[in-house]
Amino acid sequence: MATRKRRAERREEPLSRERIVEAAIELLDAAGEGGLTFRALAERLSTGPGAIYWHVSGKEELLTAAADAVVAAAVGADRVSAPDAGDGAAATPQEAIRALALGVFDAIDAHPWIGDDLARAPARSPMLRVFERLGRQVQALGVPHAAQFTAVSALHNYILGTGGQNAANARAHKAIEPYEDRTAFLGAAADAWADLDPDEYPFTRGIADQMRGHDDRAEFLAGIDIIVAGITADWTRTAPASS
Amino acid sequence: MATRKRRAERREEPLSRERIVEAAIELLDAAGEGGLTFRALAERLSTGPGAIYWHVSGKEELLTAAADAVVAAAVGADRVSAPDAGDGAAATPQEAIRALALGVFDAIDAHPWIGDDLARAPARSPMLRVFERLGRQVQALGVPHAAQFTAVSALHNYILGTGGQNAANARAHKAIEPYEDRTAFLGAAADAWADLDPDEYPFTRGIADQMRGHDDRAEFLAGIDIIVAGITADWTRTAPASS
DNA sequence: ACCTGAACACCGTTCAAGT
DNA sequence: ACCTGAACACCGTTCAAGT
Repeated sequence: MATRKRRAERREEPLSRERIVEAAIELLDAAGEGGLTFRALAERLSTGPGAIYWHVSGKEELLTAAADAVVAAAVGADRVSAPDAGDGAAATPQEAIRALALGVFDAIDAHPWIGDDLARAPARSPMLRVFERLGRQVQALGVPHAAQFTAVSALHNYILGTGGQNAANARAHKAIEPYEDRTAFLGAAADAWADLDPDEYPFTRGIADQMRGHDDRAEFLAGIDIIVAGITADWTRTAPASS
Repeated sequence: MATRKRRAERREEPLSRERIVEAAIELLDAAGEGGLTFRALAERLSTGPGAIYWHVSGKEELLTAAADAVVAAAVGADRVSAPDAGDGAAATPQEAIRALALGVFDAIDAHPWIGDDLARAPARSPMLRVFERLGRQVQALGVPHAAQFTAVSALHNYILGTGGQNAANARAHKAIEPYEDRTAFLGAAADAWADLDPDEYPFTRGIADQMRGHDDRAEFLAGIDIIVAGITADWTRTAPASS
């Protein structure tokens, strides 16, 4: 009874993988990548660091599980029976691809720490569900089977690359000035570009002003549109030369 | 004299930022990201860990400098006076873009640890030189000024995303079986995909066999071609909606 | 079966002290 | 000006011991 009571004072539910991942996400959101510590996690769960290892193999698995949970929530269930994401049926594959890409973009915006984590081995990555859903839409686009892998990979890698870049921006943003807003940050980056050596960076200097006012969400979508246009432009060319 | 001699026995040249970065690259190449340690670096340079801080502000700067050196060597000088990379003048902007992208791809292949590092703040990233050179070729392609930033960003982010993915693959590859070759690794990944739940991952399962035999270099280039095709397909659409 | 928390083997970084 | 290396404040992970 005494032990039961002491335990009840310290934590209502028993430890579980789910509760650990949930707490990890909270820590990550609050303090960034450096904030996830087995000691901090143990304290938040009112236990010792060793207890966590009973439910999770180590830090890497924990990070993957956390990223997976966030991506799954952002992108929706993977069941074939629900072909489109929850928010309104997308009329065309193009629109579905845009909605999907935007889901990942916004998830990274809300949880910048996923950005770096997403670049993991694709075979068991949290991004596998995104890959799958992109694939279905590329199929719906009418891309022949032989060109599907290339097409989906192009979209997938572009989304991953932009995500990593945005995560890096968010990190730099917070490090420099926490209360600055996004456009101000982009303005500062544009200033840095405008100051580059004209001999070495003429192009980058020249488009510095163009970056200044841009909405990076719209920019990201424009990139998606470019790739979709490239995919639909010519089926035969999209197959790699080796086949 | 005695101290001079002792020093000469231990190290020929004095410490310098250059020598430190060089040693860091060796460490990174030999043992991966975990291999770069201030203690290991100090031992290799026959000094104490504190000495390194006189030339370099910390680990992050060291990693960026190392990545920058490798990318610079892979992509060549940035001078406008040498518009194309060293290896034979590229006839068309398309070919120049392919050569540039392949340079980054091969650099990551040779030094997988750059892959993760490349996803840093773009403003002072090692990838800025790649961005610049892509920009010049996009200009040469005849893309109107308003659409250039979007076009270059699409290429840049795709290259970054694929690079991160390849770095993750290389890491997993080495972790599982060091002497396996690349196609065998892809085969194992394909097997894993083929075993996925058909209800949740019908598309990914279906193209598992297609991934099996593919050359990832050719696949990467095919993705570049898709994006270039999308860029040249229609100038007006590639500008983001906000402008 | 599950939890505890001290202990181990590391890290990056700092800093008084040397030359 | 530049180097040294002990010391500080952490890490992730393990493991005997508890319940």
